[in-house]
Amino acid sequence: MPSDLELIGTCALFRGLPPAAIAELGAAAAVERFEKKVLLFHEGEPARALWMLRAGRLKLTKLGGNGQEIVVRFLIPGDPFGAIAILAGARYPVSAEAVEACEAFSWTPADVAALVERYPAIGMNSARVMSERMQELQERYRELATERVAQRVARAILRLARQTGRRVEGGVLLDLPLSRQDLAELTGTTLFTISRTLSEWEQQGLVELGRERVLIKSPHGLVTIAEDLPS
Amino acid sequence: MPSDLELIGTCALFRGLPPAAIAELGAAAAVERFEKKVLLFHEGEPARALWMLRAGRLKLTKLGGNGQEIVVRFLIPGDPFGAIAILAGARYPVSAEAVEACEAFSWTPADVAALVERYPAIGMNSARVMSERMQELQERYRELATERVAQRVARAILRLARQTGRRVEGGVLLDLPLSRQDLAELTGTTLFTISRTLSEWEQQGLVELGRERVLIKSPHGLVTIAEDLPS
DNA sequence: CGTGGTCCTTGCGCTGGCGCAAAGACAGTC
DNA sequence: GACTGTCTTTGCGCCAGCGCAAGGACCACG
Repeated sequence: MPSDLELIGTCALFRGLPPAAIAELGAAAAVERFEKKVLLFHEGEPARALWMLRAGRLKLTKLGGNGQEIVVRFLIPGDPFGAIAILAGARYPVSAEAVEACEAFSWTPADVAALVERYPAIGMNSARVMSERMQELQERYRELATERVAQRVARAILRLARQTGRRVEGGVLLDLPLSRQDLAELTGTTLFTISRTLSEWEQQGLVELGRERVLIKSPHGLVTIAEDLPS
Repeated sequence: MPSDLELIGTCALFRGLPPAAIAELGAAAAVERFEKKVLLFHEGEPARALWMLRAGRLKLTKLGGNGQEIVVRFLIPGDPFGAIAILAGARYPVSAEAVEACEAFSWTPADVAALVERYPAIGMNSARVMSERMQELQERYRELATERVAQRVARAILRLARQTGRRVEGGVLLDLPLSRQDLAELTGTTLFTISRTLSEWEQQGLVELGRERVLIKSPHGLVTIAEDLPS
């Protein structure tokens, strides 16, 4: 369990800053706790803060006109969020919802502005973090446009494994409460199709399923599907 | 026709920098010319340069395993490109192709590093540009995941109108050579479906079509489709 | 002004995956 | 330990949009 200053000093957004900056960031940060299913903020709301996840898991979601929701991504401790609103718009372009009990740091826009002024390396760090997320989203956009559902689902699960996977006996467990609905909203399909796809994979011994739970028994098998290789 | 320094000094990436910085950027920039259909660089290639479009139109594309291509976005003069490769990876995540004769500035990674060092505001500008593009891509991702083809195509055309639209008698012309195939790759559908959809809209008098040419006669009609409103 | 290349249209058949309905499996609570 | 709400599974019917084939239109170039 890293200390708060350690987490702040090593996360992608604030890495490489002088100790004085880290200390200032720690001093300016507010810490809040959120229970499962609570919305930290929602899409369209004016940006109150720049956030960083301290503990737990949350998801960023986006709403469509018809009421359909999509999951933009899941976050793990150390991930910044709400940054786009602070940088580019005055409003959050996504909602943030705790998928389990969470704790998050927050900084007011004024504090952020002052810190960026004093430590301009934060600007470059932000650009780098954005670039990485952009690269991932471009890739997912391509997948959504050109690949079949099974392929996209396999990729999504492998990506989650890289992000939150935990080795346990029998395989790699996705270490977050992940409903079929969530997975559908992450991959641009429906609850039903996800259920059918996963059930089939369970038959074949690739995964083991539970309520809001996926354990990967054969990462290699999923790669085969993700890359559309002959089995 | 703005001068080179004017274009560099007012583009989103370098806006607000001191005149000395603009002058340095101008001095360090190489200018190259590319004919229609020429690739400036392609996906996966190590990043040779940070680019900015000086004149013409180009598109950023991404290739799928099966050979299918998608269009990430079209660029107009003043738009930076290749930035993600410089910031986050060593390689370009997309290809850049001239859709008509183009001219582009380029800066070597070493020059970019030196300039960022000297003028740290560039870092924040990059972050802001990234944020804006990220916001757009998140929105398009949601559309692709939740909306029907016609709706997405209408949105894409309206977005292009905002970006490159030129008032002419009879409506707003999309001022770039835009094939049905391009539009398909931009919206995640096929050439055929695009052709059918546009033909129908032409029947209804919403647009006027030509070879690689779309003229919007009724923006309002397209909005109705994009937002799925009752007509 | 004819020829070849590229881009566009339209008809037809097919299917992946959606949508709904109904029922089953858990987990937490009192 | 029964109850209640949430999450998941599975069967069935259907259709938006894909894939292909064939033909037409337009442009550039010799």
